[in-house]
Amino acid sequence: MTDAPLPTKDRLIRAAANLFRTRGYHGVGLADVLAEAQAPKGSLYHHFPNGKSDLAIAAANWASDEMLRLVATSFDGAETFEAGATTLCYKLAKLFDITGWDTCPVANILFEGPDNNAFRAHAGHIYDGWIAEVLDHAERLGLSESDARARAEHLFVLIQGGWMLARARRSSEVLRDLRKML
Amino acid sequence: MTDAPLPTKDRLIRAAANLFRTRGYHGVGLADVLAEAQAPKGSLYHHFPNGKSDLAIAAANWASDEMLRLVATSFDGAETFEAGATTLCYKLAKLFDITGWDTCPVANILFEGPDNNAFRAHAGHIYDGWIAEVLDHAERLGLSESDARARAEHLFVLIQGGWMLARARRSSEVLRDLRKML
DNA sequence: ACGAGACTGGACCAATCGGTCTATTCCTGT
DNA sequence: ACAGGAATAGACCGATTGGTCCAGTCTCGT
Repeated sequence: MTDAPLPTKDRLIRAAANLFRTRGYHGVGLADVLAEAQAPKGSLYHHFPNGKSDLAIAAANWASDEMLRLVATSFDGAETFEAGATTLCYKLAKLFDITGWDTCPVANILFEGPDNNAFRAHAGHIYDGWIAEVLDHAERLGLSESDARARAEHLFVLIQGGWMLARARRSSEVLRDLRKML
Repeated sequence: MTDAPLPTKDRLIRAAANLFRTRGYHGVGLADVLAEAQAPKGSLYHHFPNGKSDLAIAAANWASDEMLRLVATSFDGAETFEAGATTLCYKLAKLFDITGWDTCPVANILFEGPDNNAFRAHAGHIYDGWIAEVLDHAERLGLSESDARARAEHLFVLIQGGWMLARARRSSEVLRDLRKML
């Protein structure tokens, strides 16, 4: 919230991530990003020579790191896979309420970018990173490798689909109920 | 495929639905739609006085009707809820392969529109329509009302999340494997 | 045969898009 | 003190955006 001390590059990334999340890649103009980040156009093209697409990748990566942190904190103190997954769902529900019914930023940024194939491949990378993180925790909690993978993918699918329904309904209830589907 | 005999309004709707699905609401210009539909701009604003947003709603509705038909044909001959759900997943996987890894059109159209609240509410309507359709079939196949609702929502969440992961991975495998998560 | 509304066709518009460019300021090592 | 790269600042550009407008054409009922 205290954006002032942040360096320009970080301000640009956060502003871009926030705007892309709510309005999508094409729905956000550079002018919007620059206004929110309080930065001039020259700075943007200094830090991101390829302009908007570079910025989008950076924003997606930043959002992905945030998500990875959320997964880690959810599973770190968990005794079982179910407990960790439930905590994660509740944390996401809270996040959903705070951010005002937005999307998974990665999806909104990377699924409609200019170079569709490269963007989509990157989205695949990021998602597999999330799944891998959950998978690690699942194995640590005693699940077999194949079982852990299945559970991790299952959780990912539930969260993505649940988030979408929650957004349409503008209510985080679905996310809290995801644990019943585990 | 044989667009020629279709009236202009329908050509516009289909072209819009196809383009929005792949590139999102803001990612598609009216020029693109008009070129694909082979219609002049005057016709668009005759049939859709409010322009792009009207067209988007119509395209989303059309896509929704197609989805409802797919659900109906999947469950019509099914003996059990699981059988119908599995058939639906397989049909969606095939559709996914045919259309080239696109999105749920409704999501891509309605989640980033100009008047965000109205668009989102409409998306909620459409999704609840899908769930209601599945719910009807579930009850017909002997499930209790509350059970049917839970199963229907569960299936919806799996499909939406699975579709997203399938898109990122550019493979319909996830969709075929959804039945294991039922 | 003719008049009216539905529909088509496309020229035209202001606004905005992403991106380029150069001038200037800031910061740091010496 | 000063050199020089990093970073900032914003004017400017051609292209494209969604939208307006009206002249022309087609298709009816009468």
